[in-house]
Amino acid sequence: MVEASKVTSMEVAKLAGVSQSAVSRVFTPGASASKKTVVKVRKAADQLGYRPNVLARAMVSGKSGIIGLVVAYLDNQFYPDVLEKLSNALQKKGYHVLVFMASQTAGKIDKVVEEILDFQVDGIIAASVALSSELSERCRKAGVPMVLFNRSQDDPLMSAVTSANVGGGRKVAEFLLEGGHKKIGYIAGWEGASTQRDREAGFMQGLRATGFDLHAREVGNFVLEQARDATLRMFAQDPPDAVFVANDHMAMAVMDTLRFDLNLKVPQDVSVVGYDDVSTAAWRAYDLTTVRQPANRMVAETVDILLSKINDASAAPRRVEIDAPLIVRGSARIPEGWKS
Amino acid sequence: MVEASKVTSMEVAKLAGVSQSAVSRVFTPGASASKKTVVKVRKAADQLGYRPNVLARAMVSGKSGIIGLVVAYLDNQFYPDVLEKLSNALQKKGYHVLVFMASQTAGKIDKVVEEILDFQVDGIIAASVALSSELSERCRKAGVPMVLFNRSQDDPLMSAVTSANVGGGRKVAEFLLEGGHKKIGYIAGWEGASTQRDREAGFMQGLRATGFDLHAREVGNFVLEQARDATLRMFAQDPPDAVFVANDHMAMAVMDTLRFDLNLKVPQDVSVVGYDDVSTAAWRAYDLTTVRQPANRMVAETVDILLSKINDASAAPRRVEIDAPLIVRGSARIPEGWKS
DNA sequence: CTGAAAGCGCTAACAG
DNA sequence: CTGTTAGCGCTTTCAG
Repeated sequence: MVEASKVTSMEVAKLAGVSQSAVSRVFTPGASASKKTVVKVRKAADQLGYRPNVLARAMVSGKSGIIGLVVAYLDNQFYPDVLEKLSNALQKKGYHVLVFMASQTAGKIDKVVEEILDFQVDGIIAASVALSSELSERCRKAGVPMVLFNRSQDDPLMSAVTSANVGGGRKVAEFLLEGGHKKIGYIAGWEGASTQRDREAGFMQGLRATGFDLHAREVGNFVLEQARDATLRMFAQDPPDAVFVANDHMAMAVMDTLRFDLNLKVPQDVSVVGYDDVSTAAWRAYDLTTVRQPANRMVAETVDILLSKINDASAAPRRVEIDAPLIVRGSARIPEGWKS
Repeated sequence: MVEASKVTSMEVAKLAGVSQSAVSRVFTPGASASKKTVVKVRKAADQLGYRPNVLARAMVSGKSGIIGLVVAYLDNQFYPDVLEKLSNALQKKGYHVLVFMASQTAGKIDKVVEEILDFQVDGIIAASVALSSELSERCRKAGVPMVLFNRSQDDPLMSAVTSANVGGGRKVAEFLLEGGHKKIGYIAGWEGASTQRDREAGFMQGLRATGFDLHAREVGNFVLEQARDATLRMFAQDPPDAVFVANDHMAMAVMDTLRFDLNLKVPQDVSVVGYDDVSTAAWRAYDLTTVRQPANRMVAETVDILLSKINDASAAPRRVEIDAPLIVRGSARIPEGWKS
């Protein structure tokens, strides 16, 4: 195999004694070429180490095979996990992921999406970020489908995949109430996030359905240090006997604070419940009771929606909610006779 | 602003009453255009919502602005952290990261790199994977610079950035010996990884320098479950009084196993030391003594090497080792009068 | 400084 | 089935 830097289809054509378009056909999935040509071309291509230039193909075909992924932070284990699964699923379908880190700042995100569009991506996945309506309008105009991951927006034209956050929140309330807890606290995530709002809404519904109300509430913004401060504030006086934390990432910081700053035992003194079921939640140092966001199914749905929209621009937007089961572990008192 | 799907420079040119090349010049960094044209073009472009097509630019200029990143797994927190930092640093320089997940399987990685090359990337960063020498040769021929991240190879032509793994391993040995430990075990990572080999080599050097030898050795392959099994095997009889684990990811599983399966106290019964200093290592449930791989500096070096090679193909390959400090926390007995 | 013209490497009609 | 012919949208000589 004699390699050369950047071999073109033209060179392969010459060596194979065929036209350049014949070479193209051999390398284009749905094209027709006689067995003879295929053999000749393949041989010449191997000899020269030829591989089609994806960018050139993208120019003319209008399909780049690139999916833009906007993601805000990777410190919450849920996201790397999702990124890995997304990338694998997309790779399997012949797509690749171009990553764009975006700070939560609204303006920045719009800039980032513009940049993504510059790459003629075939689609966009926005994980854990919200977009301005002009922006989504712009994508629609540009003919680039987009789906929101783990975030939903009012815009009915925008596809979105989430877990059933409201239902999940409600389950936590029921579980805690059933466990006989009387003073229940909530540590909120960033209030701009739909996940935060929905989880809290469901939780409150569940509480109130039984005539209860929140004993205490603090905001942790999905940030570790802030979760710690929130916990300290919440337990400064009249401490709750249970805390629901808006996500696992914070919940683990809350547990550390409870145990090491406040010398409290979990779950004997306080029950703690999180949300996400990230891999670390199952680690025995935490053994966190939580609501599982089924990352596999969420990813599968996301990819499915995106690809159908790519393959058929007229496909209707879909908003999918994946059922989110409560995973009972040891960080919260388990109600007697709790249904498995 | 009247938007249309995919506005071309030609359309902007018409609206502005200039030639298409004039438009191109206005949007090309190092090009010359009179103030007048710039104003006219900018106005027309804004009006139409025009943005240059990065792919078309890439075709003719040969620079895609894309950096291919190969990464094997994202469950070890070290990598998401690095990915985020890399992406941010590169974004700041006008580049974007195209992610390729690769299984550790050697053959697969070669395939993946071929795919990357298809995108005419400006450079490749291979994190935590090893490449065949033909492959690196191929990249060189293709004129695509590559740098290895957190992995080194014998090939002197290959740039690589690592932490000082040998030195780090030695520090751990000295620390443990100084702490009076007599039976010291080692839980190895995947033996194909240079990090694993170097850390162990340094560790053994340190041990032997004081006339000691390993009390026990098991392999965890950087995998959680295997680390647990390794621990169980190691402690089945004649348990060590200290264990050095090849990375934090496994070390935390080891701690869980020690505490919850074997009912051992850390550090009273066993000292545990890890490597990486991932963010979770500082969580108080683990409070893991470890060797820090300074991700920031490693990323900065990686970007620096890659960009200089992109901007000057004749730049010599560089192999950088970042000093790796021991971070003393509570998971291992601290020697009396330990410096700092 | 500016427009015209020539491609970058490839796919997609179009005749044959 | 095959070669020829147009471009995809842009940058870059090259005259002027």
